[in-house]
Amino acid sequence: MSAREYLQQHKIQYTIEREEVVTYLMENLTHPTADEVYRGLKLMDSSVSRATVFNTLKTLAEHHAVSTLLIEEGVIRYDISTKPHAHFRCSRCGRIADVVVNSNASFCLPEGYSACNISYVIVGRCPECQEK
Amino acid sequence: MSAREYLQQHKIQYTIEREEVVTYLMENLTHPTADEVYRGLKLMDSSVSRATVFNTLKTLAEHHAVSTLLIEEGVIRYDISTKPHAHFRCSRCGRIADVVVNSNASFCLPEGYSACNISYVIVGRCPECQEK
DNA sequence: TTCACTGCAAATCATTTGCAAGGCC
DNA sequence: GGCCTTGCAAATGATTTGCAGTGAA
Repeated sequence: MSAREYLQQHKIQYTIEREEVVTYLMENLTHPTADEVYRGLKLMDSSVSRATVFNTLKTLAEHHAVSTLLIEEGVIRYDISTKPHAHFRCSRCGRIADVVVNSNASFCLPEGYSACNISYVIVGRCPECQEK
Repeated sequence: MSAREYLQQHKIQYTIEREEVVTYLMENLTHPTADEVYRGLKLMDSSVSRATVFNTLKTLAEHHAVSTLLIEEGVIRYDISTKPHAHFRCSRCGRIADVVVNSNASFCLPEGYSACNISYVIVGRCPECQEK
């Protein structure tokens, strides 16, 4: 699906900047921060401003067109992947990887609560950072 | 266990300020932010400074005496509870509740990865915020 | 044309840090 | 006494916002 169609599908008004941001996310499934998206676009000769990237990502998140990952202190990472999956963060190098969830854990939600989203964050060591 | 013993057990040097912070966390299992801890202590006539509360919580986390919850954008919440449990956040009022995990989900960790911590965050609606 | 969106710079907010003074071992 | 911790205030870094100009419908 094109970025343009993606915006349409999520009922978000089209602008060149939004298309650029969505395209970047689609081509870089690396859970980037807003600043990483900004710097990535700059390298590709985009003229978007940093504020617009931040605002655009916030808009996309509000429309559930991207999900926000709270996986690292101090920054918000964004993910345009639609399939539910868990995230792995290496405690040494900070690398973030996708992880397939085999089965859902069952939770004892107290009476009256309802869930709409469950996220899993696994912290550990990636292959390069294993203790010898 | 007293706050003093708790510090000792985690090999953290004792100071009055650290004792106050730990005591606060033990008596307020509400996943407070650093600022909430600071304001709570102020109400109890403590003389700790804001920076010390931030630094103390960071120290406690580094010694694994408290866990940091990345459950809300922009702030770090702290939890002194030792039992593994999931966290629920109401998407409307922001309330955070503990949730019992019945069974662990199984994950397909790619070859070579190792996990040391898994956290679950459930976002949804609490009883007071259910749609009618 | 109209109204939402962008760009810039300034503002904000949580958190961290430098440094001098104080307290624990 | 030596060293670690505190307190204050200033610094930092991510994110947001005000406002005027621009572009999409």
